Amino acid sequence: MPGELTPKGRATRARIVEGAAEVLRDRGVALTTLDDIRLHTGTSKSQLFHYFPAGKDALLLAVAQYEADRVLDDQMPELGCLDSWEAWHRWRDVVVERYEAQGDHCPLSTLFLQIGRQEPGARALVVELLRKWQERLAVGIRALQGNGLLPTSLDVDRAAAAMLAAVQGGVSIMLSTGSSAHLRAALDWGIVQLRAAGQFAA
Amino acid sequence: MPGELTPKGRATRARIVEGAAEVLRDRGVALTTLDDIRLHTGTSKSQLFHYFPAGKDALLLAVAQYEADRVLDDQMPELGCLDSWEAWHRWRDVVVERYEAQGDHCPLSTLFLQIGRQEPGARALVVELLRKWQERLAVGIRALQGNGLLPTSLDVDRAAAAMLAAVQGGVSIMLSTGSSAHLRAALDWGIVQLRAAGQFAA
DNA sequence: GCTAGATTGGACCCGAAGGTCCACTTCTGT
DNA sequence: ACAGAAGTGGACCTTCGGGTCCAATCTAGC
Repeated sequence: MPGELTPKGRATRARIVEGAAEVLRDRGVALTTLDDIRLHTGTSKSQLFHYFPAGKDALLLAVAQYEADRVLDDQMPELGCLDSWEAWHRWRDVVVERYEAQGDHCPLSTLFLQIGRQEPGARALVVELLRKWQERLAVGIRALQGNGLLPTSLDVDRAAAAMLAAVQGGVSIMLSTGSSAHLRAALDWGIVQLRAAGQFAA
Repeated sequence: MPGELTPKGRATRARIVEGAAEVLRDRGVALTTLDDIRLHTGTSKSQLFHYFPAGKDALLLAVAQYEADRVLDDQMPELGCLDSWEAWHRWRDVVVERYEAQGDHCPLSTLFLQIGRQEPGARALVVELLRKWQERLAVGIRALQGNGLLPTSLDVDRAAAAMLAAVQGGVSIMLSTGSSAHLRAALDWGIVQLRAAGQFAA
């Protein structure tokens, strides 16, 4: 239960979430049972329900939160300072690398399609993640404007939204086809076009 | 069984696939059982297995094929003739409208995340759909080039890939958040940038 | 060390859902 | 008309997996 956790309890709970995340990553939500998680985390059924009395969906939601937190962290040094074209290209490389390493398993997309509709918190979680992500991109674009690399007339939020959609689309296609070509193309195109917009208007 | 179907048998099979598609669209893959499909199509268990001896996954795959065929058909008059900027904007409107009407249920994405990994044919199916889609976009871009609206120096395949990723990303975000804002932004941005590229190079 | 509460182990329950079977009906060809 | 195959209905089986329960053990404060 929440609030009354001893250090030991907290450690066990964390072990469950992290272990469950691992299992879910390589087996997929649809094929993962509580027994798999139990085995992989070295716990028992009662512990799973002790820490997640609401059941499996609540556990999946906790894992989703855990994974969502990692998404931005994984891009973090680069995503945090997009104030030059070189920085944008570095960021692109990090994103491509991260998703290529992850292969065709996006823990979040599968998690959400499983619990998204039922658990009310799930949608809020992903909305928040996307909002933060887009905000970071917008900050980066404004930084470019500040450095005189882009005209101030540019619609920043629209551009950031488009860039976010490009990333998501690239990832989505990668999950379906196994190839990162579209992710690369979308990011390159997005950045190149942003640059062109700068040169065109300047 | 394949090959030896009477007209009646073919009709029943079609009824099953179409009915199953309807159920899957509004209930989601995860929550749809064979019994739901049986009820909604007015059939019996034995018929389901008579026409899909391999079981549920095979049926889902058939539904996926059925849905995949509809995706391009639904955009069809517009997607087929993208030879002017007006045509591109009309196409954008159709895409946005189609997905807004569909709401937050993408039959394909859920289907693939369910059966994608197990059924070998599923991935090939979506790859083929994406390939056709991108090819249509490339044809449209080449038509613009042919009409002198875009420079021939433009990398058509890359641009088409980026545009496809934009659509997919917009749809993907729409499924997660329920808002079509990103889909609109991504499409508008893509087209506007394409136009700008034309003006810039011209 | 003793008691209360947190933690853990694992046996058990039960409903749901995919899949099987067989009897019955309807169609097709000769 | 009749034989055989295609098509249909629905009862039944089996497995699997989420969830429950209770007894045993550990930890912390007094």
